[in-house]
Amino acid sequence: MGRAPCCDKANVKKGPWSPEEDAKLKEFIEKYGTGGNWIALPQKAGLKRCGKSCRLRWLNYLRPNIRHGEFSDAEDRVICTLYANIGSRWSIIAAQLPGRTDNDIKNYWNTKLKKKLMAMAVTSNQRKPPPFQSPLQAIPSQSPTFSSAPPLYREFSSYNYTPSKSLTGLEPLSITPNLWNTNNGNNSFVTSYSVLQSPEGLVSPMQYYPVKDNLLMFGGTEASCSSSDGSCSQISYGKEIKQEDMGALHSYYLSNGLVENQKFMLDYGSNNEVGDHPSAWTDQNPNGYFGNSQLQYDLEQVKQLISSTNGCNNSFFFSDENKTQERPMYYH
DNA sequence: AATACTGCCAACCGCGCCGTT
DNA sequence: GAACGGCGCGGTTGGCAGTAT
Repeated sequence: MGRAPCCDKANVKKGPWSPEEDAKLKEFIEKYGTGGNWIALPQKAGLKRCGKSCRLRWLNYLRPNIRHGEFSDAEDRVICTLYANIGSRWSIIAAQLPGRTDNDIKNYWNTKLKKKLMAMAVTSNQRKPPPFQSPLQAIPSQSPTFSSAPPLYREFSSYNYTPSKSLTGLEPLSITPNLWNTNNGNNSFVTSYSVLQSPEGLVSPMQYYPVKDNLLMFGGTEASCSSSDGSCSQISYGKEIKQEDMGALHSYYLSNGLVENQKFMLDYGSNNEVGDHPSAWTDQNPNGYFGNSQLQYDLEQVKQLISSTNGCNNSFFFSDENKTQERPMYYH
């Protein structure tokens, strides 16, 4: 049975909002609130709009303290950090940036930030990146030297990995620090890692950071998402990773100058308590272990991550002279 | 000056989740 | 437990504006 439409499509106005409609909606909500019912709101407010449209207009444009326009470098860092950890969970990312909407961040990422990072990845590949400056670390050229090689690394190493299907030149990273190290001001650095390859040796159909010509690529064509709601994270196929293995991995990255110190966090991506739905993952992963790890990502870690970016003194991001200026947008 | 191309972003759409009945 | 209704999310689209040819 199909879902009933949320409103009478024939009798609702679509398209850009006029200043008059904005005023009506704003006035009504400021006076009466939403009443917890967006569907009924437009009629009460005298608007020929779908409730969802009203909600969107309010949340993305009319509600107080909305900020449009230029994103600061700090905001860039937060967005990149979180994107690297949790993927395109724009609402969660937006929650960490007061005044920003998920839509704004999504647009900003898709149109500017992603390109900016890719350009920087190219730049950082041309000259050997000093530690703690680039969020996109190059694959270390030498083999890891674990005292006891972690099974995870052996099994998932991308160095000897041969994809079982064509990847159009894009190769997955198996394990990589997925964000630059951030200094939280207390001289403790936070680095997280992602496992980016399935236990079956298949490339994750989810988002991962492919490598092409030794460059980490953001948003490559292989970064398609097969989850039903499109919410991707780095890890589609999980594998249990023991604490001691993580320790070894951390030591490895430490010895290769890829992480600074003290805190090591493994990002299991999705399958967490912030709105994902494990059943969808399970369907896609009949063989692999998934979730239920004590190392699952949770919101507290994100918060910690965010706070750790404050006072970050790395100079990876530069000013973007093309940043957009705030401008009201009305149509008629 | 006209046209084509590109970037940008507000708005739409479909779907999953969740609370209620 | 099933059906329903509403909310929220993320992906996509449409169209304006700016730039290039």
